[in-house]
Amino acid sequence: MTQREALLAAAKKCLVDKGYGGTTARGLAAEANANLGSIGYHFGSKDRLMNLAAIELSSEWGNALEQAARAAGGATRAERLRSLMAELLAMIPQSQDIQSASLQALTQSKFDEKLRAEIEAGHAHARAELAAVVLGQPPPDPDSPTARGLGTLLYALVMGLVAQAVVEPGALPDSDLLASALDTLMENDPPSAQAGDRS
Amino acid sequence: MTQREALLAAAKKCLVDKGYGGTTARGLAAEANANLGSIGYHFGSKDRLMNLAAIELSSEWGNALEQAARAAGGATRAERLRSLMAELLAMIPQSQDIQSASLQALTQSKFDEKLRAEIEAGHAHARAELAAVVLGQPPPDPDSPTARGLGTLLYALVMGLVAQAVVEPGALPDSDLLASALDTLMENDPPSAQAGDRS
DNA sequence: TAGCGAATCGTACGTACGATCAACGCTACG
DNA sequence: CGTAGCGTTGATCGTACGTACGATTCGCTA
Repeated sequence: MTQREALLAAAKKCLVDKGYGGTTARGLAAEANANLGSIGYHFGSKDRLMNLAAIELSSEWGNALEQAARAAGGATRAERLRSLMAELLAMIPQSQDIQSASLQALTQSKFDEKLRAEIEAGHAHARAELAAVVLGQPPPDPDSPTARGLGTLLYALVMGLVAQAVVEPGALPDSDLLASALDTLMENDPPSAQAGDRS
Repeated sequence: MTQREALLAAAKKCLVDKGYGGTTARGLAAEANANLGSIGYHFGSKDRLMNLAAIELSSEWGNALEQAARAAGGATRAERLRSLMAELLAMIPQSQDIQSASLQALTQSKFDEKLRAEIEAGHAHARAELAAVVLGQPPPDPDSPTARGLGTLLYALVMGLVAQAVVEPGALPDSDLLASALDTLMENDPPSAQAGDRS
């Protein structure tokens, strides 16, 4: 492995283990068994290396999400939505590291335009993909009302579940409970009492 | 204003403007017109000050969310859900600062247990409140299936919309578009084509 | 008004940081 | 065999950091 690769891998590991602020150039070099000066040679600066690592981790998270989304299926929209949620709930606990790193990237994007642009592109892609899965159609244009409405709604669900899972990894509901909550939202109007209560 | 108050206010401002990592003890003292040594005297350390500021900003965001949620109303669940979404979409652009700060707090919570516990408590409260609003009932126990199912679902929606708004402040759909997306999800089964398309 | 504790102040210390640079292999190619 | 170029090395630069400390001032009480 070249020092460049090792440094990038170390940056990803440190981003997960120590966070953006807790990572130092010397810590990266040590983790990568690389020379301190190599950071400047290969990446220009420590910040640029960290931002690149954040972008790549966000991209990995996007791929994991896309894979989960494409595994979902069903004959009706409601079934596909439920299947999507089940796939998500199965996937989220397995990729907590890249999720927390992606959230760090999201917050850092406020202070780095390149990072922001990359993440924005990833979001747009995710919105279109998620809308496509639920509608059972090919992905719409990212600027279409479908992507901006339904896509934003679905992606909000995904990111919101991830955000809660990062704080409380064990607190996500199981697939059945989430499905019954979806039913509760979709049912018409029983003026009180929730449908999905169990045990 | 005492130096303690000034420092805490400065920490909130710096958290928003420069981020967790970009804030220095000297920058805080300068922003607060306070003495550098006062940080240690009043808060123990710069990190403890920053964590306290993050907790308070998260709490402010929780209050803003609660206020918006309680402003929602309607005769049926579907109406209350739609009203809630409309209130959220109106509130989100007005409190972007505390939202981005809260997201920073969320990511930092992985590295500070006290911060994590505070945020977890805030999430639990929000889940119960949101479920209560949509069901038109008093808030359920935070551990109830209602809060863990419907509450998690609704809070995921909220956090997901916020996450997208932080990256692209102008990209949130308007209330009508989001409502039609909700309709799309709730309708039964037209095997293709989306209901809510417009212009 | 003397005394006391809390708050504020200025400063200095030691450390760790990110960046830089000349020197040095190593490899590939002429 | 030479040499040109890329990657690597270790050392060093200047700086900015967070914290600690003693001196000083403020506000209150007796």
